[in-house]
Amino acid sequence: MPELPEVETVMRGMAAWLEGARITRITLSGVPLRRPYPERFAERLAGRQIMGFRRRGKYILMRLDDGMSVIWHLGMSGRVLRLEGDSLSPHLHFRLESDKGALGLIDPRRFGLLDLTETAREMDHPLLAPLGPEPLEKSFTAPALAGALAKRPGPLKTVLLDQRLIAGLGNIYVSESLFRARLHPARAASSLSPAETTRLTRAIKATLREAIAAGGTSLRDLVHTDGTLGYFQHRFRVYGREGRPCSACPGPGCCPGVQRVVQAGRSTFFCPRRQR
DNA sequence: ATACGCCCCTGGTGGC
DNA sequence: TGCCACCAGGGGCGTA
Repeated sequence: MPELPEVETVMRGMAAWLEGARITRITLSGVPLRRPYPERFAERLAGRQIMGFRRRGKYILMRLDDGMSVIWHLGMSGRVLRLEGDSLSPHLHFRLESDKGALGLIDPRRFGLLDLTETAREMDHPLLAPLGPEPLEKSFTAPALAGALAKRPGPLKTVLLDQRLIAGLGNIYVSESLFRARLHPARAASSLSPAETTRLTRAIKATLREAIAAGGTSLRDLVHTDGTLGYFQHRFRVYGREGRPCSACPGPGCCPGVQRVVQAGRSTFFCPRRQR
């Protein structure tokens, strides 16, 4: 599920619902996620009030009233859902009950994580400190991106997945952004002209904004805390569309269709005619 | 410092 | 129907 637009969507859903809520009880499944929970995690959260939410890259930060923040990462298959009654999923690993209702983290593959950190030093946390700029902030400009890409001889696709360069892009949105920027995924990141870097910067921002407006992407999973679906998957131009005509082509026979290649072990989708 | 393979884990899908 | 290989939106770690 979770690249930047999905995490943003989940975070907004949690914020609209749980800001100001008082945590009454925490229940853990006992099975660890990617890393063990912090010491006495459940006890430290019980009784706390939830003050606010923010997002950094693919992380959600939930600020509490005692100077601590809970760090959420959804991994590959993590979902955050409003729980009704005693709903038991075999993959419900974290259950938060509050005076505004109950919420659960469901994560079959357990690549997600939860951690606790001091709010004042959130950004110094070892998981957050290395993150690159937020692509939707004004400070994320073409010159800034050019500076980051200049040092990287690797292929664009792989380099853009590095969270230290830009925080929040994943496999879907890199393919979609490169299509939009008309850049070939195998191009050396350091080879872009200033005009191409400008195209790429705009493409990344536009792609992410559109996806957030669509409520993110729902492939196999629900995205929203209320159980509704994002619909950006219907707007994919290349992702998962191998062999189908490229959406920018005027008609049949214009291009050989969307191709799939594997880079650094992960699928990349692109149109070989449009992207150079 | 960087780049790559491998690992973590479960579930869905399609071929035989 | 069963079995199996392969694939999946994440990242970390060890090794060159």
